[in-house]
Amino acid sequence: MSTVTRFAPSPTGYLHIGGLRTALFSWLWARHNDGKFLLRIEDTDRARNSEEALEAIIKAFDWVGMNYDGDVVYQSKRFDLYKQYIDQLLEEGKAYKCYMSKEELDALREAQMARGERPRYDGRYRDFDGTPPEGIDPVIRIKAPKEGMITFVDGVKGEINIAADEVDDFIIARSDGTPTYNFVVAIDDALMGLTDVIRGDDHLYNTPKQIVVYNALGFKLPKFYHVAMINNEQGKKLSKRDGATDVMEYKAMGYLPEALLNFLVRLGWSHGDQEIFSVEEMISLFDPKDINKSASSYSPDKLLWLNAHYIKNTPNAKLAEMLKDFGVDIVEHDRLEMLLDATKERGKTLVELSQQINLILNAPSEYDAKAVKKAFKGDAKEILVDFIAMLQTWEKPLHLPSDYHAVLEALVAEKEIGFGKIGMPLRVALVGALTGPGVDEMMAIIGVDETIERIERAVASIS
RNA sequence: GACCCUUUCAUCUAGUGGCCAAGGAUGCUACGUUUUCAUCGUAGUCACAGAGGUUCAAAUCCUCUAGGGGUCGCCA
Repeated sequence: MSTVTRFAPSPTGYLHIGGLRTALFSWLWARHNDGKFLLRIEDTDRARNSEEALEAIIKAFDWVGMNYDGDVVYQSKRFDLYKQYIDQLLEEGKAYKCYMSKEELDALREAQMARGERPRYDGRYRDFDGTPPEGIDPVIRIKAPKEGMITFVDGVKGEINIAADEVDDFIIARSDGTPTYNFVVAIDDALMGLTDVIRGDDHLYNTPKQIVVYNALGFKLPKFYHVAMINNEQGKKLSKRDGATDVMEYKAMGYLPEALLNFLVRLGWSHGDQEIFSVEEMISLFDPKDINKSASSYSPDKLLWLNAHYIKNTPNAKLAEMLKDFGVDIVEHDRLEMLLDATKERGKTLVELSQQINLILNAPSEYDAKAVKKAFKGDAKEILVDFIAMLQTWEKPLHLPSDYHAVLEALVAEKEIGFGKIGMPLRVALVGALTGPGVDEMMAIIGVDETIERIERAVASIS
């Protein structure tokens, strides 16, 4: 039987980073087994902006290169189907109508809490055959086993045992007739042919409830894998306060999708000591048995490191294309290769990379004060003037960094000075700061005319 | 409060009774390379939550304690 996994978000408007990880695990496992990865929208409560939410999810999937099989399933469009199963259970006596009011329910819960018990429905209408109270639309409850254990083997956590009396006769249909989450999830997972359900471990307690449904309907159980949560650096639940939780924010911050995937796949999963995984490797190596039991903390340092790694290893043409989104269009630049080779090791994100590029491409509008103090002193002005003269009278072609290097060498030889004497002021003249790529490279990128212009401007600024 | 899950360096993790005086990666600190910065290289830093057992031998098995997380809805 081929593997079928799914991602089943409720429509919240954007794809959460933790959601992406469980989706990734499911997707990898499906692809690993040449199976199917399905998408379902859990919108039973109301058809709240489901289309919009789906769009956001697909957008994020597209960005990271994930895809799903078949049609998207909307639970809100399957109410008739669920209704049939509710009727079936009612007929078979496996479910029943409960006429308890919300007020009564609240009172019951309160009393149980006061006694130090876990709040649950007491089953008072389970075997009710009297006259139902007037004026109350009943809910439908399923008959959960009253004794024994509900046991299942979780692929991540191992055997899970929950006493049956911890699971009450929960509601499968509201008083308005609409079905509830745990009921429809079990039905859909079964009907959609799920073999492996990989989800967050906040669903761990839902699993016994869903098993009750599976059993009542005679469905075969899939394998369950409950993946521990991603916490923030303080070990608390990840929230918007902790920075980006929306996957698409990572795109805006200049992260590469392969870096984000690589980061997420290593959060709660490992393959020996390996850190770098291409998507192909993830697919071939992923196995849910290697998923970690414990929660992990989100720490951005490693993501940054991975991003730097992937930027360094991305072809320049592709980088140039991506940089368009960051206000840098160098696709047509005739020194594209040189420019990116010089800068890609200096930017950990596309945002930083674009800044690096702008620094070279645009003449400095101001000079860093500290740099000026350090570089524009002594005979710096004179040396720069001499350098201009040399560039202007240089007879060999000036194209490659090595060509410019030859000029510099000639200068330091003639003047009997160290490289730093010309290097520092030249660097400040070119980009206004004391950091950045080699001056040879920068001059080759901007060309001799622009180089001379920038130096002249610097010379003029030195009093 | 009840129930469930969980606990190896600051962080992500390797580890399934002897190969572990615990390995890798990130971070951090040095040093080297570089005319600068970055990259890169080398080295250093740092952990088995605690207490009892079982065993010739425990990070690994058992018990308890403590910490963290989750769940207790006519939400999903």
